[in-house]
Amino acid sequence: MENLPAHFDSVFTVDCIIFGFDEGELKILLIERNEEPFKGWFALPGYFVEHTEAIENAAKRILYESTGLKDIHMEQFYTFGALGRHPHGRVITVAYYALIRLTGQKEVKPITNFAKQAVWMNVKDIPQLAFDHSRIFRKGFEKIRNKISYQPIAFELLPEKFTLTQLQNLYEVILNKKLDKRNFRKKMLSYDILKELDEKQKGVSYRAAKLYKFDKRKYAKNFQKELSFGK
Amino acid sequence: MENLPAHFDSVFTVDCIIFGFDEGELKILLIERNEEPFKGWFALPGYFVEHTEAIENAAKRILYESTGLKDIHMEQFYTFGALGRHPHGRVITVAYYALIRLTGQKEVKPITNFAKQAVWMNVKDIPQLAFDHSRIFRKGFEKIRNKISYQPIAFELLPEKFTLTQLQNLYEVILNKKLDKRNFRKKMLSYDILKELDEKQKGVSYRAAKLYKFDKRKYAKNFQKELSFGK
DNA sequence: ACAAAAGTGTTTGCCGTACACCCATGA
DNA sequence: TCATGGGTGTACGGCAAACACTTTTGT
Repeated sequence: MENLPAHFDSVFTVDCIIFGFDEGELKILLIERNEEPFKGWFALPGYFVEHTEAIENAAKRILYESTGLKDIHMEQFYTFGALGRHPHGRVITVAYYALIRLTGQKEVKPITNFAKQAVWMNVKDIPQLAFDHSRIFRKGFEKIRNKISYQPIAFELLPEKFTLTQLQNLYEVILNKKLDKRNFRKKMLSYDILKELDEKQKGVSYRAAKLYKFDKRKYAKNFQKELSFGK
Repeated sequence: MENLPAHFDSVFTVDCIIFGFDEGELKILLIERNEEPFKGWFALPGYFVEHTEAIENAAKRILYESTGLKDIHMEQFYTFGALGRHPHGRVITVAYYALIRLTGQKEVKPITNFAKQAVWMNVKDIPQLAFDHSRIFRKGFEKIRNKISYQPIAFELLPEKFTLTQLQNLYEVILNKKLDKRNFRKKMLSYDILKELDEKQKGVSYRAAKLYKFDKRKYAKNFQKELSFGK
C-alpha cells in the first residue's frame, strides 16, 4: 500500500492477523505505519499480491517477512472489497489468519520497510486500526473463536509441551469466559488427543504440573468427530 | 471472462452458486458457455467486478442478471486465486452463494450474452464444470450444508408457506441423510420460530398438511442460540 | 507452616435418539 | 375402501453442568 502511483486501478493485497499466545495473553502482531496514509497508525501486516503469485503464497510470504516464520498454516477467512476502503483507490484485500507458537524468540523483526515497528498487542487492547483493519480483525477473531470450539487449533498457539492449565487458559482467553477446571480436563482427556509426558513443569514455586503434547496421530485416528466447548 | 485482451494483468470476478429448491430437489443455476475458453461447458454464473463497484454489489448484479431476482441475501464464502485457474491470465474470483425461492416463476432468463442457456441442475447431477468451478461448487455446498445446522437458512429456499414435511425434505437433501419425522418436528417446533397458519395444503390426493411460515420476529427474539440438526 | 496451583468424582437434568401406529383425505 | 402421506408420545442413555476439597511443592 506504499509507493502507489497517484492513480491506480484495482489492486490486490493480503492482510494477516497473526495470533500468538504469551504469558497468558492472546496477542496479535501489528505494524506501526511510517507512511501516509494512516502514518503513525497501527495496522495489520499486509502487502500486495504479485501478479505471478498465488494468494496463499502471498500470505505466507507476508507472514515470513513480518515474523521470520515459515511453514505455518494460514487460513483465509474473508475478502474485503468495499469501495473507499483505501483512500488512494480500489484495493481489494484477502484476509488470512495464522496461529503461531511464541516460544523463545518473541523478537519480531519486520523486513517491511514501511513500518516503524512491529509489536505484539493483547487482543483486549487493540486500538483503532488503519483502513478497515479494525473490522477485519473483529471478523477474524470471531472466526477463530468459533473454530476453536470444534477444531484443535489451540495447540498451534502453545509450546510443544504444555500443561492442562495453560491449555485451559488459552481456551478461556479466546472464548472470553471462565471454564470449569474439572469439566475441562475430563472432556479434553476424553477426546484422547493428548499424550501425557513423563515430565513436569519446571521453575514454578508451587506444585509442578504434568506436561502434555498434542498427539496428531491420535487426533487423525479418532476424529471425524468434532470437539466442543460450550461452557 | 469474455472479450479479454490477449494480455491482461490481475482481474477480479465474482462467481455465484445460486441454490433453489424445486420439486423436492436441491438445484443450482448453471450457465452453458457459448465462448472460448470452455465453450460448451457448464459454469457458475459469474462476471467481472467493475472498478467502481463494491464486490457485494457485483454479486447482487450478477444474481440479478442471471435470474431477474433482487434483494436476495448473498453470502461470500471464499476467494479463489490460484495461478492458472483461468487460461488467459490472472483472474481472482470471489465466490458467493445465494438461496432463492423458486415459487411460480421458475423461468430464468440470463441477460448475460455469453451464455447459450441457463439451467437449473440437481446438485446430485452436476457435471464437470469450466475453470475451477467444480471446486468452487463443492466448497460452497459444504458451507451451506454446515450452516443449515445452526442457522435458519432453509426458509430462504422454501415458499413462504410450507409444510413440515417439505421443510424436512429440504434438510434431508442438503444434509444428504434421512431424518426421523417425529424428532424433526419436535425439535423444529421447540425452537419456536415457526408460525402455524390456519391454512392447509391444497391439491394433494391425500390428507392435507398444515402450512407454516418462518417467523422472523420470533427468531430474532429467541435466538442468540443456535439450531442444531445431527440426526 | 504457608501460599499457590495441581489434581480429582459424583449427581442432576436435559437433549438427542430410537421406535410404530392411527388419522384424515381424495380418488 | 384403499392408498398415501399427516400427525403424534415415550423410554433410554449419554453428555454437559454444577460443585469443593485434598495433595504437592517451593519458599
